Amino acid sequence: MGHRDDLLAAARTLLEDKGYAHITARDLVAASGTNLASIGYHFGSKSGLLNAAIGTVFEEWTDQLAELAMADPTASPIERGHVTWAAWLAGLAGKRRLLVSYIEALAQAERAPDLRQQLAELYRTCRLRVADLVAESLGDGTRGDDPRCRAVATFVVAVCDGLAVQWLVDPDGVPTPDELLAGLTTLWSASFPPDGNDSPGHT
Amino acid sequence: MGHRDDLLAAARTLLEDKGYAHITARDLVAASGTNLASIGYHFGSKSGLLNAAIGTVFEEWTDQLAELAMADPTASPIERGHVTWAAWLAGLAGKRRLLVSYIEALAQAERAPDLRQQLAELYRTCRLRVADLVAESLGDGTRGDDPRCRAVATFVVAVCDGLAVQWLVDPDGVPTPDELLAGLTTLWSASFPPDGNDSPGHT
DNA sequence: ACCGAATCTATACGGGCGTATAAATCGGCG
DNA sequence: CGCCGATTTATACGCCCGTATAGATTCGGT
Repeated sequence: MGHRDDLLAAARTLLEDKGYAHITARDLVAASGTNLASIGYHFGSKSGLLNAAIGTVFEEWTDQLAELAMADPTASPIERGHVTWAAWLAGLAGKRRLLVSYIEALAQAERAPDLRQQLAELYRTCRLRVADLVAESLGDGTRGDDPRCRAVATFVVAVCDGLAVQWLVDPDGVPTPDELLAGLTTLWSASFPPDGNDSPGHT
Repeated sequence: MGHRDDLLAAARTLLEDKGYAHITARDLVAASGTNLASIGYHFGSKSGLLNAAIGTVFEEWTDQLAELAMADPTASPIERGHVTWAAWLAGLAGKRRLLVSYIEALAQAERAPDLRQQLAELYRTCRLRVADLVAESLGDGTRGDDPRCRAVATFVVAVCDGLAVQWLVDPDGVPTPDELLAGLTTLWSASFPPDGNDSPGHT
């Protein structure tokens, strides 16, 4: 097709190196070699175009993450987390702009129900995939739709997001994945002493 | 004082119920009963004012979080995490707008070095406080400046941020804190089997 | 009472934005 | 060819924004 595809392609590019909030209609036109009015004609509005583009970009990103976590199915769950977080942090440096775009989109989503739903969908599928990986590496027949797997998946994704935020603001303040693992190991052996009395009281 | 304080107060209010990115200079003037030019006079620019206000708002927020985590010093570390995350999630509903403002600020920080540094500082002190709490609840003499405590603190904060993001986009998709704890418990016992052979290989 | 500095007021400026409109062009088909 | 709907072009419109300017006012120190 014509302008429609050109605009979508330009939007994808600009999202990766200019940032959601700072893309103007005229930027899109310049980058695509199309015309100002084509945006309205094909997508209704600028944000219509941007939201159409953003879904595909971030879907690919989460795809990459999921693939990373799939490596080495024999590893223990926490070891997988370790590997995943390490790969995640290592990959951030090359995706800085994209990450900022993502955060901007997150903020915009509050006022753009379509975008918000799209992001919600993105998280749901991402969590589902991670939950399956978790179930698999538990290796005790637990299914991916077990609430505990869902919870762990939420957790893993949350850590990725949270680490990314801290890395964005203060790269040097974020511990290495190895330090992270060491910290968690300490934490857990203090919480569940090997001389094993109990598990923390929760209902 | 006069307009200076009025503007700061208005900025704080607007941050909580309109969102960083959508506050205009004229909003601030209207909400403070001051004058358009007073912004430039006292703060140099609109963003100067906003950045001055944002520090105090979020500092208070992290203060609240730290206080929550301090309760019950006898609890195990993971139990403390559990309590902290529960309180965090419970508090989000009343802070939705503020959370959006925070995310917007995060995005803006990429282009505003002052703001970024301010946020970095915020995270550093927050992590420090959490690290001290972690050290304390380990109860084995470990100091708060131990890298493992720092790592755990980063981790805890990351989970808070990450959960908040997922909650913002898709509140129903986020597990309850209890589910979270159950998931982590399962995860860990699979990673470090009680019949204790070893710890995952890391350097 | 007076003066200079600090503060406040009113308004103007220039610019960039997203969108709408109307005319030109293209492309398939009778 | 001649028509018509789909697309593309060029441009105009109106809005709102952040900031600057210049004059009025207030206030502390003497």
